[in-house]
Amino acid sequence: MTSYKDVTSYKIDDVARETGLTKRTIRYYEEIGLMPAPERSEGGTRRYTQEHIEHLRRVIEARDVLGFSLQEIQEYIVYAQELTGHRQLYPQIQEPELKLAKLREMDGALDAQLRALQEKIDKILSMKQELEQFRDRVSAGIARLEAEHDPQSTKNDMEGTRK
Amino acid sequence: MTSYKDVTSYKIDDVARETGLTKRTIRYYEEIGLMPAPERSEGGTRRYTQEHIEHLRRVIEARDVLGFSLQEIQEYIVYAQELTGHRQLYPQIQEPELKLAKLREMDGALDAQLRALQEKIDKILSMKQELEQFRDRVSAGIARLEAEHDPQSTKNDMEGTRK
DNA sequence: CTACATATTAACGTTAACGTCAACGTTAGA
DNA sequence: TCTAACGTTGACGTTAACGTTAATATGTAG
Repeated sequence: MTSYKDVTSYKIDDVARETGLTKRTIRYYEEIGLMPAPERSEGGTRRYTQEHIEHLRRVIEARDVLGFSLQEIQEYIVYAQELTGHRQLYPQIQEPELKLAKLREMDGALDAQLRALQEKIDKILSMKQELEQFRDRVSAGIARLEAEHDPQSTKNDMEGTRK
Repeated sequence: MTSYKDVTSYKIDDVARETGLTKRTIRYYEEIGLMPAPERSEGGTRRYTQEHIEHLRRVIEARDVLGFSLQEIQEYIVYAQELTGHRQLYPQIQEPELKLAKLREMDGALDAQLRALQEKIDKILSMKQELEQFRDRVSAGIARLEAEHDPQSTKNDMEGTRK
């Protein structure tokens, strides 16, 4: 399909700039298995690909947006690797039986993850509604104070309060 | 024992059971100002109210669902206290000018919080959609393998999966 | 080839968010 | 009143998630 392998490689400083992570953090994420280890140059310098960057972006999102611990992301990492292209949908499993079992396992795990995500969304929505109601009360308080203090200046839809 | 007043109080162990936090964590949250300090008995034992429990529940939600650090929750805590009833909407400020300024400040902060929440919701939704697409690919793989392995199965929803 | 910026590993340091233990005081039921 | 269960305050321990420093090797502009 693609004519040749994508040769564009990034040094760790480039990846740091692209992702906003520090070099230390990038190496750390590799160390604990949060990212596939990149190829090395002859001398041992890490050579990252675009896929590594995309992968890291997913990890960062899971960390920041979902608030997952790095341990929790480990369980999610399989899908992140699939999504980024670091793994094949079909691993090197030859027996269809095993392949099928593996896929079913993934399917179940994905369903669980999706339900958890939906639950999270629902909770955030309810928190948001609470905050909105509170903001409305604050707004009402502002409006009342404004009317009290400066009765004639506002675009009038307020009936005159006493005194 | 039972007083005529409806002022039910909880010991720290009760609060721990109600919230799922440990006693250590409850004291710690009070220590760093994440929760209003409760009244004490003559001997010094903490006496919590229902409001403390509700307050803690909000803190837990912010911690778990939003993934906030306890420091970040500190900034959100003002609203949590309002919502739980630990504070008055109008503090003891007498000057209407100051009161108004304070309310406007809260209004602005609330708007910012709400926008941040919406942004978070959007990001989670997009992550969810990605995962859903991936799950669909896995499901398709399962269906194909099942058909290969079990060709006479009565399931027939094979549409144009093949191109 | 030289110089110098950047890379590597190894090791120890740091902060948040609690856990755990000790020594001691309080509460409540028999 | 006694006592076992529960509470209190230090104070030190622990783990995750990196930061920092040092000693050394590698990459590259001139």
